[in-house]
Amino acid sequence: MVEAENAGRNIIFHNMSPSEFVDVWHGYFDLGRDYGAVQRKLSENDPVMERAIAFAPGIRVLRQDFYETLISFIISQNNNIPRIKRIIECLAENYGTPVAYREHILYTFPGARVLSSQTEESLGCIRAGYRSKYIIRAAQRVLELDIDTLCGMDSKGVRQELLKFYGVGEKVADCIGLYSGLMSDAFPVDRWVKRVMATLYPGSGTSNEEIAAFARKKFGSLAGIAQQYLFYYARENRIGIEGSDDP
DNA sequence: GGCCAGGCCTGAT
DNA sequence: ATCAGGCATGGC
Repeated sequence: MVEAENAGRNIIFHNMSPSEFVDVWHGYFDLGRDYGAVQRKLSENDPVMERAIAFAPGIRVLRQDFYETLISFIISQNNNIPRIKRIIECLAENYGTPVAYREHILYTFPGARVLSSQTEESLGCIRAGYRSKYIIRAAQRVLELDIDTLCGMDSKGVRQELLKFYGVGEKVADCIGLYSGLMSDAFPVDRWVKRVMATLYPGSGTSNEEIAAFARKKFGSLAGIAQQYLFYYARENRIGIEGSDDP
């Protein structure tokens, strides 16, 4: 159990051994990447990106656990963020392992084994609706799948593999691949990204696939990070919504 | 109370 | 290949 403290321009990690920092959290927080260089590259001849980056320059793309990301983004589909959080918390409280930390009891993300043996009825308590069947089947497939084979694939191969999961489509596949650190050039297109692209990059296309292709061509292997800046910028400023404007 | 949410599956063209 | 319609649940 570790703790991260926001200390102005620094983050202080508590309760973390040097070896754990190197082995786990350095990768998780993507600390090996020069985000200054990334931002300069993305801003080159692009006032839109320049503005989006200036709005939230501290954004990073984490490299999270594949399986946890898989389940979490299955839950995210056609859902709102507060409820997504609640469902994941509920999942952990019901099927995870309790861990005492200071005066609190926290719960780990439940393993694939316990989720794979649930039924739609038994998972009813988490109120995930029709996504429950996707969760169960995804957990079952994870047990059979050798995740290491994904690491050796290019992003096109990873995407193809992710799309085989029942309940995982283009958008969720891109999110899983991007946030688990397997597909840095993924550009997940959701409602917000679609709106911000239509508004600020007219000509990027109409279908989600066109927009993603436009972004991969424009941003290359930095497309995933670009998407994060754009997504956050769009959502916080309601870009593309009636009655809102580019700040 | 109705519209919408970090979409996907199915069945029909 | 593309497209409508349905889908569980609850935020606002």
